[in-house]
Amino acid sequence: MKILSRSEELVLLAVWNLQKDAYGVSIRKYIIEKTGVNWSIGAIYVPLDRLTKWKFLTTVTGDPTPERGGRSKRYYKLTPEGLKTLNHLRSVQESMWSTLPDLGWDQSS
Amino acid sequence: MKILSRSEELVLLAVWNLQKDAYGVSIRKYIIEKTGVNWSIGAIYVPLDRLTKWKFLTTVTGDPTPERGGRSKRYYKLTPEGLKTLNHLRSVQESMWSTLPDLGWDQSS
DNA sequence: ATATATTTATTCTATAATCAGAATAAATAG
DNA sequence: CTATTTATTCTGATTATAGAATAAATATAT
Repeated sequence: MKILSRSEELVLLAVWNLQKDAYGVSIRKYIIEKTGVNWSIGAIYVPLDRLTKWKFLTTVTGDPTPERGGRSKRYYKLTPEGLKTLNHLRSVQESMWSTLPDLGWDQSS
Repeated sequence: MKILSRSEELVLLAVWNLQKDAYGVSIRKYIIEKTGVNWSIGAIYVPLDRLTKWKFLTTVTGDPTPERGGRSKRYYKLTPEGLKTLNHLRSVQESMWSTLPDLGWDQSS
């Protein structure tokens, strides 16, 4: 079974967590906030396309909204396959991470 | 702070878990076993070099061993920086994974 | 003994995949 | 009708991957 790349993992988790509001811009914003790292536009849309091609995501085009710049958005939703693949990744990660000593706090600077 | 790529994450975790026996071939074997996926030689050695360049790993060359093909190996060890970066990744992952429903078992086929 | 084969290990390189950000599109506001 | 805002698509440059080539050791055959 496929081991997701980092960007694929982050995109699927963002789609899951954003629920009904998951589209390109909101997904990117969510990932930047959660990771504290700037991800380029391409780093989000390219994996979105790939995950859709693989049937880990489905997509529907929303209606335009009556606000400045409110062009229609492409919304994404996880498929059962996508959820299954995420859970598989989790089980692999858990088996590899279990022996790492927890430093107890995040020492990022 | 850097978010590790998948191959970088797997390599660092393998080095941690293999302890004194962490060198190219054993690292690759460990990752293939744990993930159930074939990783090419390049997919291991390239991130090893990069992680060493970034000072997340240190390396020493061992002595040849008296067995067929027993040429000397390059052993790797995690630095405090490497461990810190791994723990940072863990904290980011935990905050994103916490809301995912656990399917309860790994359904990989 | 020494040349050839075999095994383990790493380095190298062409191809494939990913990323960064410019370009384009589609909406409303002025 | 021009400017501004939000959103997505596109493309050159960078990075990562697959696996061939090379290196360094011991084993084996003549």
